[in-house]
Amino acid sequence: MAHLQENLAKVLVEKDIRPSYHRIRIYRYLVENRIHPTVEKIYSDLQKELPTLSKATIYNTLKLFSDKGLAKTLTIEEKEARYDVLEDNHGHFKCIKCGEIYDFKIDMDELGTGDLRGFKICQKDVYFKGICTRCQ
Amino acid sequence: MAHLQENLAKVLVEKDIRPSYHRIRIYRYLVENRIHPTVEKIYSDLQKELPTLSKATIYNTLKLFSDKGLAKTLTIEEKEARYDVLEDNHGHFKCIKCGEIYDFKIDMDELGTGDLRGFKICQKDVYFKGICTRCQ
DNA sequence: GTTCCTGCAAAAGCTTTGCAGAAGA
DNA sequence: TCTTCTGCAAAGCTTTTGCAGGAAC
Repeated sequence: MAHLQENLAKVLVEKDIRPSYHRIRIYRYLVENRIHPTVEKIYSDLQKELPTLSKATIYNTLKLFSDKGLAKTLTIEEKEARYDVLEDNHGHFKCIKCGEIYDFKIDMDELGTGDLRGFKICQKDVYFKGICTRCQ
Repeated sequence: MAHLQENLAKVLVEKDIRPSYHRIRIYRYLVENRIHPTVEKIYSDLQKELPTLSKATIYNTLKLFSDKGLAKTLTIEEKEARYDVLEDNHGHFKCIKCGEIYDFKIDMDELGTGDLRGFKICQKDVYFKGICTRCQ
């Protein structure tokens, strides 16, 4: 376990983020829970082990991760932001019945850039909405 | 002009939306201003001609349009919702410098649905972020 | 000692809702 | 008359910010 934390700390340092304990734990939570959690979810789950953790810290930390390119803010959900650790390109599918968000493989490079000549593209997101197999 | 309003009213009726004057005007605004406006923008622009218009009405109307499939809520922007009249598939590119949102052509059907077998897909969105030609 | 991190509380901003009056059928 | 629409104000939520104490370097 100590090992794990050290490895996570290394990743943070590589991204120019000082590896405080809370930051490591929040990052670890994202890595171990690939569920595109909301701030609320992260807060309620982590608070069991870190009773003093505050939401403001989570917001600040996620913003930091996002700025440093360690995590990504999903905007598929209109109300609350959701977070994702950065990884191989994949799309997000949101079930409009159960609200669950699924990852799916997609080759972003395959996406034609159409008439965007001269535009510098830094980030590509693909969001699908519909009904998942379980809800049909 | 009266003609235009009548045609717009017809579209509303087709979508099962009672064509009140304010609704027609808001719809007309969306059709004539393909700029993915925020509620704030719609409000400040329309208020010049409709001094009594309230933001609550705009919110309610856009929600109604969205439910009835007449308009779409874009979630590329984290802070405020933006709106778009429904149209041929196109992607949205947001410039991270100037904040402008551009449409670009993209063939959504070309998008592989990867490992989403059994999922019913109702809506596809493609969001790119980067720097537009003007800002480079 | 200086900088950075954290928690708390307050503030800010977007969106929704309740209600009463007005408009429309 | 009855239903629907609208404006106002208040409430609800998510997110940000100011500040002070504490930790890390």
